[in-house]
Amino acid sequence: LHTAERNGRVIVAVFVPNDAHSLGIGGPKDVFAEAVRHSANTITYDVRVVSEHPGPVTCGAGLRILPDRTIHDPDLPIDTLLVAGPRYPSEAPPSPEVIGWIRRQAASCRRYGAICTGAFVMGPTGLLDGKRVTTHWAFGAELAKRHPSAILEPDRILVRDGPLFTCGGVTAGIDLALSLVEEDHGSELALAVARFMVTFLQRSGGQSQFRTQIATQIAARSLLDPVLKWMRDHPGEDMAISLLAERAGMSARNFSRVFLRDTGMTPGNFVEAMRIDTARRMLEETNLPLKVIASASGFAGAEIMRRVFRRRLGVGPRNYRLQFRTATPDRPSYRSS
DNA sequence: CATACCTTCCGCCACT
DNA sequence: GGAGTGGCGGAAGGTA
Repeated sequence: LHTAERNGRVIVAVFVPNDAHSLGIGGPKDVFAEAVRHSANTITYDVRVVSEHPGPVTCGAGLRILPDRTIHDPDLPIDTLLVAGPRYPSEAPPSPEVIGWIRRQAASCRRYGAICTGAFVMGPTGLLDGKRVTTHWAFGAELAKRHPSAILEPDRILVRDGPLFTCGGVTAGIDLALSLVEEDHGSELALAVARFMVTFLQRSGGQSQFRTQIATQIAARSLLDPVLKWMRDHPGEDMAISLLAERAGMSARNFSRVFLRDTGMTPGNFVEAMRIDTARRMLEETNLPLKVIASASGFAGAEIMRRVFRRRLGVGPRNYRLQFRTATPDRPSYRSS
């Protein structure tokens, strides 16, 4: 019976905690719906929204959602389980019923994932232990503290480890859903959906872009302000700690310490994030060759840039450009595979 | 691909 | 004694 049902449709269950980010629910649901539409209904995704208690769930921003079912209804043959994120990770763990339900579904479904702060709902189930994970940048430290055995990869937009998906940022739920579509039906369909969603949502980039901006604002009244300004204006320059420290009139040791205190990021981390932001913008907005972009962004070469991109964003510069470019390509057609 | 650097991060301690 | 600063060295991770 279950296999028949499984063959007929692919069931995606989205668990919604209280105070959820509505975009973390609506985003993925839209992606699956668009995927079905773009395939001219040759594929199926049956998305069910599941909550703990019957009745509407009020999201963090006040939007109310009426779930399709609760965890107390008879189990469905779930193919993919997603756990949406609360606006802020709550102090209290989810109820034993929720933990048990997630564990049971994860044991029998093909793959499962947490959207953004959904990692905090999934954490107490033990499903993150020993796995590579990511979450919203502001809560990475908290997640690491609560679940020390999970291997946190901050700054990544999307991390997959076996059947487990996690992502950082609320809109990253869209990236997560796109990657699931890609896995099931290929990159062509996923790209078609992405292009449609991107233009519609005006989405741009991932986490680190916001991190350097926020870090810079936090540090606005710091001794470092002139140095940060100089760094912003000279992305291609050498930014060794010794040179930056000299520019700030401090010793290297003290510079590193003050930098971490005032921006919340280590100098190396900040420089790398800033270089990625610079390169990313150029990839989106220009058709310059990768070598030129790497040099203008401060990378030692195109190969170094590629490695950093893969490590921090999970995708190389070339593919990043294909997916997010806003500039018109030089040639009217390029290889689509 | 393995090896020998080099840089960064950070705890520790001394100095003002 | 507390706060800020600077030097040292080891561990980790990246580069040539």
